Amino acid sequence: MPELPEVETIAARLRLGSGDAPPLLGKTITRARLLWERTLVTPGAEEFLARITNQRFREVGRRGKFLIFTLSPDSLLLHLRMSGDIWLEPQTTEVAKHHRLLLELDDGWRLAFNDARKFGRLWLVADPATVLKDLGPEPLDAGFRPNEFYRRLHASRRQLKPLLLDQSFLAGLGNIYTDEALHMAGLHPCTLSDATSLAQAQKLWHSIQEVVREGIRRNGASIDWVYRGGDFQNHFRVYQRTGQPCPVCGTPIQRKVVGQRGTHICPLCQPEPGEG
DNA sequence: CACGAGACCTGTTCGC
DNA sequence: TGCGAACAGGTCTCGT
Repeated sequence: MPELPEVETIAARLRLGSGDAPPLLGKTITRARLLWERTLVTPGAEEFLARITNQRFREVGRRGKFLIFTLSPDSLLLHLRMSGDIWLEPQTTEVAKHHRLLLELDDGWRLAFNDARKFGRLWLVADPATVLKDLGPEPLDAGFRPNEFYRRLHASRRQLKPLLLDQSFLAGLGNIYTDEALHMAGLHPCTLSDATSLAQAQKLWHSIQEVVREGIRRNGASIDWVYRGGDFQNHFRVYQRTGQPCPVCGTPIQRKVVGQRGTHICPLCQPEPGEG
């Protein structure tokens, strides 16, 4: 489920509260329950449970696809991977099948991490930078500029799609937003990064900005049974639209595999590189 | 350095 | 209806 816009939406809802749930900020953890140990990267389970108890939520943030809970004095980092989600629920709620971590709070609510596929990962650390140090720039950061993007595209020779998915190149894009951005830019996912012109790189930069902003504005995308609350899935241009018409030219969207990921393109708007 | 295969997991959907 | 294959918003490690 979660790429940058989904994680941003989750962070905002936890921070501010949503529906019946109150804001998370200011609550203190009275008890932690780890239901699937492998979710935890560091420290060990015993130390984790002891150390997180009595810490207070001071901020909820995001970096790339990581959720960052600033506690006192530690930080809890969470990566939702493929099927993770996290929300507040009353402590009286029955523990759902795929809950992996419960953080009981001092006001009767609990923070519940739910993750069917068990790919999600947790870190409790003194310094978030130890986990986040290899991440590339934030797409919406004011310091992320088109010319620098062009320079870095040309610093390696890789297919655009796998490069955009590489979190050390750019933080936050996943399969949906990469396919959407490449389509908007009119670039084939197999185009070699150092073969892009300055104009193409600038167009791709703008497309990334636009797609990510639209995703956030629509509270992310809700697909399948995993994530609910977003609307962006109703506005996909190519993602999971195999056989349906391209919104630009009407040509049926094709699905292929690029870098071992399902990839959706318009064969007319995104011509194969090389022959052109 | 760049790429592909396999691993980690469970659930849903599709084809026969 | 049943059953296996394919597929899923991600990332890591290993071999070439």
